[in-house]
Amino acid sequence: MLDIKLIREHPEIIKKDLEKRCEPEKLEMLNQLIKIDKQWRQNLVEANELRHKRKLITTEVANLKKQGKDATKQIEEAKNIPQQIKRLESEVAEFREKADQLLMKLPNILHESVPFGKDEHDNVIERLVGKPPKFDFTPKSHVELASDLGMIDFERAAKVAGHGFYYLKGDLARLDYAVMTYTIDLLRSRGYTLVEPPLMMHRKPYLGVTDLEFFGDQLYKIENDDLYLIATSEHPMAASYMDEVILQKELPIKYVGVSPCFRKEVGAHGKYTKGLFRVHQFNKIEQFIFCHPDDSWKFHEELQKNSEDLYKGLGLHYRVVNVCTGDIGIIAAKKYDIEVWMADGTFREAGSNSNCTDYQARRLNIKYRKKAGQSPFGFVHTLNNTALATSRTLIAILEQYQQKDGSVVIPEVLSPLMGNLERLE
RNA sequence: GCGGGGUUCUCCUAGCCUGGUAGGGAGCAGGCCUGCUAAGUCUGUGGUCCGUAGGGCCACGCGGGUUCGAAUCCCGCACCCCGCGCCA
Repeated sequence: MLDIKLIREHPEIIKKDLEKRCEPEKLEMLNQLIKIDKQWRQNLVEANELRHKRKLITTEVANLKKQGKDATKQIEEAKNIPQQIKRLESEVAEFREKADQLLMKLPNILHESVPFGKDEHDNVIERLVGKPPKFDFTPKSHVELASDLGMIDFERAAKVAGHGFYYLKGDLARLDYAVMTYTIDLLRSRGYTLVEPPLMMHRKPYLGVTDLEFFGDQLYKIENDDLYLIATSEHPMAASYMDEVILQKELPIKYVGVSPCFRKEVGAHGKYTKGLFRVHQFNKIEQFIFCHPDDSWKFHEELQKNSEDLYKGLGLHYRVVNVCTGDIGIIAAKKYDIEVWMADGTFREAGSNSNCTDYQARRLNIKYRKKAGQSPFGFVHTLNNTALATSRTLIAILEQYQQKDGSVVIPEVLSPLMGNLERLE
């Protein structure tokens, strides 16, 4: 959420930023918001004047009664005020609701280093790390490899839960755990606290962490309860400090969250949906930081380094892209994606590193104070970065480490975590 | 799931039965005092709106209702504690 005061006082800053996003309807929303906000304030002043009037009369009534005098005249006079207030208040609430809706849809202000572009084709490649493996045979996809090894079963999962689910079996399931352990160990050694969060959340905190589009397209709702299955552990971690004021000396708070993630993936038609790439449920290790506003750009690079060190440790070929203005979404001020190389020669997204600056914190109302006992000083900054999404990492491992005979070599760093197993075969 | 208790401003707490300006303490910030520190003392402390000064409104878990007036009475919901039940 943007600072409404900034919008009032310097709408030109927001306008200039919105123009970069290639979404003219957002500019229209801004203009509408400015108009509605003004109406809201006018109505609010009127409503407050009425409430003030009521207060004066009721105080008079109270005083008269205290003195044992008759207050019938004053009570009669006050009798028609409540309905006037009610009418005005409902107007105020209406304007406020409309303004909030628009405010929640307006995106974060972009960092200057975000490249201009229309969609994901305009993302800028920052660097390419490692080399693609050389095969003297026709490489298989991870679906073929894992199916042939008897370690994955999409058919039975479809029977039981529908498309987009899978059974991981045997050593491939062990590999999933090894990837998680490897990731958690590395991040713990760098000062991140391991968190197992709730896997369901109420609607209100959910609206704070992400944008409304998520509700239709991604989130599973629990019937008859105000609960949604989480799409990533970022969400419960971010929401954990909702409506709180954090003491500055406790910052930064660094978490490594581990959880299954649930996504409906509505509207994924035409996207790459093969095998494990786009599924309704997968395990993911997520990095999350609450920090002082001055430190977020430093930590954005730290998070990036952590992720890249993880991929380098696994010996995987990947590239980093700086996500462009048209593809970045509304929450982040800047975003790096890591894309891993797959056996069909394509790089596909495996993780995403966002500095949300104060945008998410403002939505969630997470502030900090300089010293105990002092008033809140400002909003914290939040950052989140995939450490490793196991399903997509498994794809990369299977496809990049495959052998001519259909077996798969286990990356050196994972082998000790699987009883020194060297191959899936 | 059932029954009881609870949620008050940054923190702790009074007020609720019996409706009438939300009181006290701590912390923090500032002023006074002081050679300095401490003590003492005074003022301030959240959100929001109008604005030059200054003032208004809101905030007692959340949302409704009753009333001239609600922290207080009524209804619904969330969360916490205690007990009972069910359960891996």
